Amino acid sequence: MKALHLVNPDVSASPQAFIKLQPRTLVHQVIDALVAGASEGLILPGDRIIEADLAEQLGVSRVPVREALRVLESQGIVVNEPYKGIRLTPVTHERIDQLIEVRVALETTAATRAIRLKLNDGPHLLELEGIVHEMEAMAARNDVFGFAMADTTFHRTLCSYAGNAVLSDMWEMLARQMTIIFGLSALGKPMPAIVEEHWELIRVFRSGKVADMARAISDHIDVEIHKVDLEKVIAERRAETRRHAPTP
Amino acid sequence: MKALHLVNPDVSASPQAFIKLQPRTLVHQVIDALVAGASEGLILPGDRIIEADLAEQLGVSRVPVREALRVLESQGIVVNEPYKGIRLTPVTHERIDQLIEVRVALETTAATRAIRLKLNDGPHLLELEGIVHEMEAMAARNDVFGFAMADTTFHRTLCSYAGNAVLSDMWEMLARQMTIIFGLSALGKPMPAIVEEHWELIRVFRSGKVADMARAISDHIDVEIHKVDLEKVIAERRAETRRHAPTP
DNA sequence: TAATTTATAACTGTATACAATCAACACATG
DNA sequence: CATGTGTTGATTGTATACAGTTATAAATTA
Repeated sequence: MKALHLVNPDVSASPQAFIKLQPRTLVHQVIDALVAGASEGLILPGDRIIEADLAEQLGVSRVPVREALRVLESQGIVVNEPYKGIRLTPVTHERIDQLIEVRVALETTAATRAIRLKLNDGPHLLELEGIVHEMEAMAARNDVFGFAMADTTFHRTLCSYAGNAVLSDMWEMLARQMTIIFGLSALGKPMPAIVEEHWELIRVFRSGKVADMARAISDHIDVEIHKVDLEKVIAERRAETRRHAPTP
Repeated sequence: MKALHLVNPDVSASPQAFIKLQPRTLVHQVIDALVAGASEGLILPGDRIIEADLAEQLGVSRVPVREALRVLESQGIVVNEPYKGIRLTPVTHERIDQLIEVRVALETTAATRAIRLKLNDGPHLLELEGIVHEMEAMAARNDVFGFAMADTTFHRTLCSYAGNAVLSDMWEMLARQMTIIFGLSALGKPMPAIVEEHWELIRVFRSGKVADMARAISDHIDVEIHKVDLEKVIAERRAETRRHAPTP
């Protein structure tokens, strides 16, 4: 059975690693481990997270764990009641709607900015198309995990064209939360349809019509996620990995 | 000379305080103290923040200080290089532009949602008008601090009408950063002009024309802040309170 | 049995102590 | 004089220990 674990960046992998990968502290590793674990369904929304247990599982002391949890709290990934405990933020339809609304706003802003910067040109379109091809490949081999990853990459890439670090950071926050909620697999739509929507996004992006772009993004994200039955998804994922105490 | 300090909520103030104000942990108090200190110019962008010193100033141990700094780091308020130190995020014109772009996007989204929810009606307009009257009162007595506070309240209130907690949280993050950058005083425009722009915002909001709203907000925030000379502002504020070591 | 009290365990919040890393300076060396 | 090198001090990262709070459950009483 898989379990939470740290992932130290394997420096030896690149023998001449002059790339100065910033020394990641334990805190960041804990954050990644938690997000990864949540994405895999090892922890589910509403589940309690106990500092000491987590620290032991990861083989670190409570201090970096606490700091990681504080960061995640400030990002809305976990909720904390003093002296009562920390748990993965419970999911409601209301919250999902809110996440989507903000995410659409950010992506629309990013795309609009990119168009204004004339970045809807050859190289960038090529990059986006490459990602969609990746999605198609994943769909062909029925790799839902890889498919979801590529999907996320597409939107992240589009956002990056705005060249706005603040926007990208916030987008990451939202994307993480949605990843945790839906895992990296369960989407409410067949993969071919999602692929087609991305081709449509690229077409609109190339056309440079800002208004159309706004609507296309909104439709896409809404449709992609909106019709999922929350309780069912979570129940299923809990069934898959019944290892954590249910919410009281 | 003023200095950083914690602000324990004065419970005795309301004799029958049944309002169960959540027990704020030291971490949150430290966060508030830091943001407040930065707003007052006690700490300026680029200044180094030393955990131990801060802990001593506030009379707490390093642990809550560290957790507070981690949270602020994840929000972009401070930057951290492992083993090298933490400093208040240095300000660049680029970053300010980015903050503004996202803030405009969020406020526009909020206003649009509010209009869709038919919340541009009597009671809400009255509330907004009340805030602008507050701004006028502050302008009359030349209270720049109070004026800036009321200004912030206006925009926060407008955002709250969307009923989107995710959006509001993110807006707070941005607002805090801008507050820290500009302090609670220095704006690049005379107060009467700012007041007038808010009346205009209310008029457009009442009209319910979404497209106009987007442009009005964009113009307003841009104009309000864009023409400030950054280096000058910071230099002035540093001169006022020359107590912290300059950036190396 | 139901309700209430009390004790106990589990967990979080905070403080202190130690280890790891970096920056700056003195000093030697060519 | 410039440059490299060890040494020291300061500061951050991590671990351990203790204090405070809450919840669970046993025990007592009606």
